[in-house]
Amino acid sequence: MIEIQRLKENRAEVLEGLKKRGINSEQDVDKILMFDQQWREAKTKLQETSANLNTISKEVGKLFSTGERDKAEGLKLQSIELKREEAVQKSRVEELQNELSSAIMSLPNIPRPEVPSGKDANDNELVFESGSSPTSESVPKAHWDLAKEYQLIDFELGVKVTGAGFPFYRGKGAKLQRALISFFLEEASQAGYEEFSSPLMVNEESGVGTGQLPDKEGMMYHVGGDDLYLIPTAEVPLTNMYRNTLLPNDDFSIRITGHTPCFRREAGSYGKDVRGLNRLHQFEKVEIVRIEKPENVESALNEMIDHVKSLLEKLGLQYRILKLCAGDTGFAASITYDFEVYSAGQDKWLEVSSVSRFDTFQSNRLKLRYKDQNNKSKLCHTLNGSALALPRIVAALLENNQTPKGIKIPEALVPYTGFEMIN
RNA sequence: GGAGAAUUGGCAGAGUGGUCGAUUGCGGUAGUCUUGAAAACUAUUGUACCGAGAGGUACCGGGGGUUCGAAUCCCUCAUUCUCCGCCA
Repeated sequence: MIEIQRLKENRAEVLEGLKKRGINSEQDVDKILMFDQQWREAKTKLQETSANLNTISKEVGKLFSTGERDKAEGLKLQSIELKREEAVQKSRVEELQNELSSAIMSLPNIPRPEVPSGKDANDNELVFESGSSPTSESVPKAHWDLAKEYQLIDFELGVKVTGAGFPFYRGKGAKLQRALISFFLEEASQAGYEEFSSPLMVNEESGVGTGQLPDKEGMMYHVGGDDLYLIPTAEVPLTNMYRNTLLPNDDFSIRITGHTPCFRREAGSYGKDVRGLNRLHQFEKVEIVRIEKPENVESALNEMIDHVKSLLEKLGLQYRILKLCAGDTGFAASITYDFEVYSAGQDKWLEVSSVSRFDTFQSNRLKLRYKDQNNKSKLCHTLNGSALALPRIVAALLENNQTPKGIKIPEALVPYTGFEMIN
């Protein structure tokens, strides 16, 4: 949620920023400013009425205790009238408040100045590339064929038991999953992130806090009977631990990590994008989250990017980093870097991580603040990134490391798998 | 799942219809004393919002209600504890 103060003071800059996303919000912004103005006026008026009412009520109490019943009864009538007035004003204030907050909630975050403008994935900017594609005499196979050949993943079984996008991993496939999770968590711990194991369902407030709700495109699974949501990413529980929190000083740098399954409805996906492991309804991911004061955000973001880089390098994967253009940047983010690995069997780049900063967009919704040097409360900044999401890493490992003798496990992973080859 | 009890400021814990945003203790902060520290003493110490300011409004687990007036009465939901039942 954009800070209202920012809208008021820098209307032009905000509009300019949102324009980069390809949306013209002039009318929305002006509506918000108008609602805000009206809300303030209504609120001030209401408070005056309440103050009057409080004064009279106290007076009535005093009169009763001194036995002046007649006077008290008179005042009582007066206050009944005022109370009616107060009720009207109160509902007006609430109405305006709702209008205001739903209008402001519907605005996405403002892209940072360094974010390129553009509409979709075609306008993303390549900022880094590393490694080279594996050379092989034969045509590399796609991971869904390899998974079948080595009995690592059973997609049909998943369809039978649950539905498309819910595969079973078996044997060395399952062990590889477990190894990757341990490897990623261990690396995150080494980098100073505290490990958490979190709930996999969250309540509505948490969904709103990190920006998944009000629901955009049916991203989350909703458990109707208990009104809970299955998490689409560990970002939601990990960040919401700090909802409604006031950190006592400005001496903090909060780093947390956690592994969770992630559940995504992925409504509207189709075709070759969803083949094999490319897009699943349930997948495993290790997430890193940081909560920082504004001065430290820049360096925190760089550290996170370096962390993800090091993971990919240790796994020996060819990868590239894209700075997303404004139009392709998520609703809540102010800048996002996507990491993609090259997958030889499909001759395709697969997104395996997104590292984003949110500035105060999430913390404003979360009411996550800290006390600065002058003892003033200020909004924290939040960041998060995948480190990493498993399925496409598995896809790339299978496709890139295939040999006539089997699939070679990267050296860094062997201590976690306990085997060097899948064959 | 059933029965009972509870939920008050950073913590402990008073307060059962009016002057209570809330007694008190601990803790925190500042000061006095001290070479310094401790102790003692004194003062101060919640959050958010509206207002140019003076000041005001809201908040005693959440929501709703009764009343001129609610921490206090009623309804409802949540959570915690105790007992019973069931169970990985």
